[in-house]
Amino acid sequence: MTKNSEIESLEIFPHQNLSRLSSDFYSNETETLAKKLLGKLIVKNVDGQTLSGMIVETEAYTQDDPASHSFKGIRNSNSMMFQNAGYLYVYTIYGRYFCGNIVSESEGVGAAVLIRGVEPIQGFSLMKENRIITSISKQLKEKDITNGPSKFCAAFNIDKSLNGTNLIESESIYLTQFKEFADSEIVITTRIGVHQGSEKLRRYYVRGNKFVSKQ
DNA sequence: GCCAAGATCCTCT
DNA sequence: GAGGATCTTGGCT
Repeated sequence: MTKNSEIESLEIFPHQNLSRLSSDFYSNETETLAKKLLGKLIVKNVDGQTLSGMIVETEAYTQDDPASHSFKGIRNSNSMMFQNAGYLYVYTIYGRYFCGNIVSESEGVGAAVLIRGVEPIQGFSLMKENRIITSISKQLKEKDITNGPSKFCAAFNIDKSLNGTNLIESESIYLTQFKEFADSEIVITTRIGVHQGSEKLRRYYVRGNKFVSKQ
């Protein structure tokens, strides 16, 4: 069995039986939430098809952090970060890509967790199709489908129209329990692509997982 | 209205 | 591993 067919065989994964994450889970302190999100399943229903993937890489952004969009206060573009925990915050980066975040903390506090890497579980072919449509490159390796924040958004067809989606109530996109990782399986390190606050250890990823953007 | 920066991705070497 | 592409957004005048 090839690696590709292993992934295709997961297309029938019964995600419906997994318990959905509640507001209690999202109201964890931001860095704790970033760590706890590893191993959770993100599910997206689109046109009768289901996409799902296990979160394997995250970064925490809080209001006291100069690298965070919320550092300079509330703006039109970042207002979603100041919502209650459990909302989806989507923003445009470098004019052409999107990044998806899960809002944390209470209303009025600008904090969120960026999803940087996801391991495809269900709907791999559709993810690949979505990536090819939005990418310049037409030859993508398996790991290149979701091993980066904007790659994940493209694969799951997440754009700014989903900014402000309530992940606790929405039927089209939500998170469920899936897998637990021991502390020894989780790597905590510095974030990628940030300049101010770059020394902070606020990036979390699953050791050895190939869908992590940078080991 | 203009300008510079940016939580990225992709190609080339 | 390094550098270019590309365009939205916010800050400033």
